[in-house]
Amino acid sequence: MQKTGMAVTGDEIDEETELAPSHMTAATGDMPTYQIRAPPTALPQGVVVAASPGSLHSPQQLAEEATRKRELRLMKNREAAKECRRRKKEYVKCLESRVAVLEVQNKKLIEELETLKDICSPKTD
DNA sequence: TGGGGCTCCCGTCATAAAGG
DNA sequence: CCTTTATGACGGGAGCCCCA
Repeated sequence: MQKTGMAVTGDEIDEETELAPSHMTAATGDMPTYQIRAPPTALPQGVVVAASPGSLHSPQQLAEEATRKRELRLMKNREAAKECRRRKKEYVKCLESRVAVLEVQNKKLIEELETLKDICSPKTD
């Protein structure tokens, strides 16, 4: 298992392409969401689709069906959690690089301001 | 070198929100 | 109203680093 420190890259960011958690509602203003409704996906490998519930009778069969449903739900949620974390990581990375870009931009503006101040300030002699 | 702290990743549960 | 999906919260395992 690899562990790498978060490196802020100087990658360029597409303005307004960031995604924000849909949970964080209006408070964040125009932050777009990073939640993307997944299209109906095919069942991951290993999932056995049982016969229709209509054909079940005995308590044992019902219990098996319940167990199967639970396992299916857990598996789907497991995948959903992975995907969710992946998106969130990407989102955070995106924010971090944006911060880096804005910091550089800010520094440049401050320098420019200082230059202009120098130029415009009345000569005190 | 053993142990504690830190960080990362994972699985599960609870729940809000969306959709039918 | 019920089901499904996304996500926050929580707890646990594992790797890495540092220190006594």
